[in-house]
This record gives sequence, structure tokens and C-alpha cells, in this order.
Amino acid sequence: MATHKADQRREAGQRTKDALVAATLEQLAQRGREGLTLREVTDSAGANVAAVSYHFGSLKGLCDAAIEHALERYLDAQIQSLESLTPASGLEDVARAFAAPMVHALAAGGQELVVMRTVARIGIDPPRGWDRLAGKFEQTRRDTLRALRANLPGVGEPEAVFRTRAAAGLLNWLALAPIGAELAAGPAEEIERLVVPVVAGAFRGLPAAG
Amino acid sequence: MATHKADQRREAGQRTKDALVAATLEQLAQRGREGLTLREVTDSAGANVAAVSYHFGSLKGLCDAAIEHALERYLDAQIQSLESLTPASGLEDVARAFAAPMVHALAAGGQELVVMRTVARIGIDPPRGWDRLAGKFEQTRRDTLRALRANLPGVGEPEAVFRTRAAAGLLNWLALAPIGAELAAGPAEEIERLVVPVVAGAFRGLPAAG
DNA sequence: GAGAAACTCAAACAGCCGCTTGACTTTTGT
DNA sequence: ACAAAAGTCAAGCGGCTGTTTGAGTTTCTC
Repeated sequence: MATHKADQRREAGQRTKDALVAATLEQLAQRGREGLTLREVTDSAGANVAAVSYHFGSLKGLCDAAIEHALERYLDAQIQSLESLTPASGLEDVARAFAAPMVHALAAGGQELVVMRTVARIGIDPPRGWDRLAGKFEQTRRDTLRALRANLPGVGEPEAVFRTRAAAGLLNWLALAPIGAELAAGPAEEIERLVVPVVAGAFRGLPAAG
Repeated sequence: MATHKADQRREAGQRTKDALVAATLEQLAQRGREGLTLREVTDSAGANVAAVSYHFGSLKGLCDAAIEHALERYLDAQIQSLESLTPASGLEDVARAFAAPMVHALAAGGQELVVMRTVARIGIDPPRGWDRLAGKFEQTRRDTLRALRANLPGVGEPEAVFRTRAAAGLLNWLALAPIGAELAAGPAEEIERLVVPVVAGAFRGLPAAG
């Protein structure tokens, strides 16, 4: 079986690549880009140091690949969640859909939370041009903004943009800070019950009087 | 003049210590604890590498000293800002007082913003026991919570605690993420106009229907 | 069966890391 | 006047960093 054994070998190479990306994400989520260490990644992935140069060119190449992987998984989840919205969706629905991927990740833990943490980190220290994902990123931005403005006719566009970014930052903070770890101990319903009103409130602001 | 020249010498030593702390804060704010580098700090401070061991014992000692310095400046500012609140203060007043130090730092830039960025970073990766400042920290927590609950009688304590921490995280995010840098380009009034409603909204949540 | 290609590995590379040392200057105490 | 103390400095320490190399194994092509 020629092709069969060839596939085995190629899949072994792919498995090494995947293990390296997974290990990189874990370290990236935990200590950020500055804390990334070649040998710690390779040891954690059960691979040789040279495998990084071979498969990704350099540690930075591996880091970029891991970040792009995480960013794409995040954007896909966000896009899918926002697709549930309709023109009739209220502000709470928008907040729930907007926060859903993070709530889900906090409740699920494991790789899903690692992905979210990585995305949050790079939200603080963004790398150079992620051209390939710019379209998906713009889509989440546009969908959120449209749903938000439909519910807040009195709020100008700059304000709506700011509130969207602030709410995203709030969710990212939950992923990174200790409060997120405390939150993650509970079930998804409890997390949602706490998070959604705050996101919705941040969206809505303080209209006129208290 | 014996004592005079002695003072000169001791002040020179103190100036080196201060320069090291300032340079450390700058690097800490920019790249976090993992990105801290002895030689970059000493070069930026115009000091010799040995000065760190001499004055602070180790790079970690210097790092701890810088963090404690930043944390104390932040807590003092927060405490002073919250002191302006009275039992009659509305939710918007609470939000304004709560956000004031960050708004001020964003508008002022320079060392004040560096301090805020450092505090925000350690909010993500907290160091071990800051016993000496635990009292001040508790004070800000207590003052905020009291003012908040007075304005939100229908909100339980766990929810109020969560909203306080979430709002603090939101402000910290503004200090760290690019959106903060964009914000910092404008005057303080503009920053406050954008930030305060979002903080107030996060405090208030989404009471019943939208 | 010979050679190319894919993949892994131990060993080494130069360079930076935090830290220490010993000499040096200036000020203090007696 | 002389020794102790405070502070600064260039040089060097072992250890860890990311990367490269060349040999090794396994599979594919011809």
C-alpha cells in the first residue's frame, strides 16, 4: 500500500505541526508573546527544536501561524453567533450574541479558552497586518454595529463604534484577568446571567437621567 | 559643609534609584513583565547594570519596587477621586468618579499613563501578595461598592461586585489596547464624554426591558 | 535497487540573559 | 590622616536564547 503508508508519514508531519501550534497557543495564552520560549514549546509538544525551523521557518513564524489559527477560530465563532440576529433583535439579544463565544469559551475551558485568551492578548499588542483575516474581522465589526445602531437610534456612529470596542475589550478582559478564572468555575448559564447585562448596559450607555 | 556634600551624594544615589524605577515602569507598561530586560532598563535609565543589584538586589526586586510604586500612585488617585462622592451622588457621578483617574491619565499621557498601563498589566498577571497595599485596595473596592449599591437597590451583592470588576477591567483595557491610544489623542472632555456613559451603563446593566 | 523527498534528531553555534566581582572615586567618622 | 562606607563602573561568569548543521530513517519515484 504505497499511498497508505505515504499518508501515514504525511499525517505524522501534520501531527507535529498541529502539536506545535497547540503548545504555542497554550504558552501564548498564559504568558503572552514576550514569554514565548522555543524549548518550552517543543518540549510541551513532544517535538525537536529543529521541527520549528523545518515546519514554520522560525519561532516567529510558528507564533504567527498560531495567532492566525486562533484569530480565525475566534472570528468564525463570532460571525456565526452574530448570524442569529435579525432586524427584530433587541439590545439584550445583541449583547447575548456578541458575548456568546466568550461565555461559551469560559464555560468550556480547555482549548477554546486558550484560543480566546490568545486573541485577547493580541488585542492588546496587535501584530502587523493580518490581511487574510481582515475581511472576517470587518464582517464582525459591521454586523455588530448594524445590530447596535438599530437598537440605539439616538447614538451617533463614533459613539457606537467606541461602545462596540469597549464591550469587546470588557469580554477580552474577562478572558485574561483572574475574574475570568473565577467565573469559569460556574456553569454557562451563571456566566451569561452575569455578563450579558453588563455588555448590554455598556452598549446602551446611560440615556439621559439615571 | 560635610552634611551638604553627603546629601548631594545620597541624592545622587536616590536619583539613580528613581531613574531605574521610571525606566522599569516604562518598559513594564509597554511590554509587560515577561518583556523586561535588565540592560534595556539600565541603558534607558543611564545607569550601570550593577546598580540594579546594588539598589534592589535583583531585577525582580526592581520590578516589584516599580510595580508597588505604580500601584500605590494608582490607588491614591482612585481613593481621592472616590472621596468626592456623597450619599446623594447619582450613577453617572459614581461612574465619573470611578473613571476619572484613567480619563485623566489618558488625557495627560506621559508618566501618568505609564503608571496606569503598568497597573492594568498586573491586573492581568497579578504578582504575589502586595500586603502593604491591601488596605488601600480594599478601600477603593468598598467605596465603589457602597456608592454603586446605593444607586442600584435591585442588584444583589455578587452582581454589584462583578460589575465593579468588569468596569475596572474595561478601563484597564482602554489603557492597554490601541483604542486607548486613539482616545488619548483627544482632550479630556472628549474622553470623558465617551467613557463615562459606557461605565455607567455597565454599572447599571439592562434593567428589565430595553 | 538508486536517488529524491519528507521528516526527525542530537549536537553545536553565536548572542543575549541576569548576576557577580574587584577596582576606583568620593564622602563620613574618629 | 586613615579606614570604613556609599556609589559607580568595566569586565566576565554560567546559563539560556533562537537557529543551523549534518547525519539518520522512512517513504515515493523511476
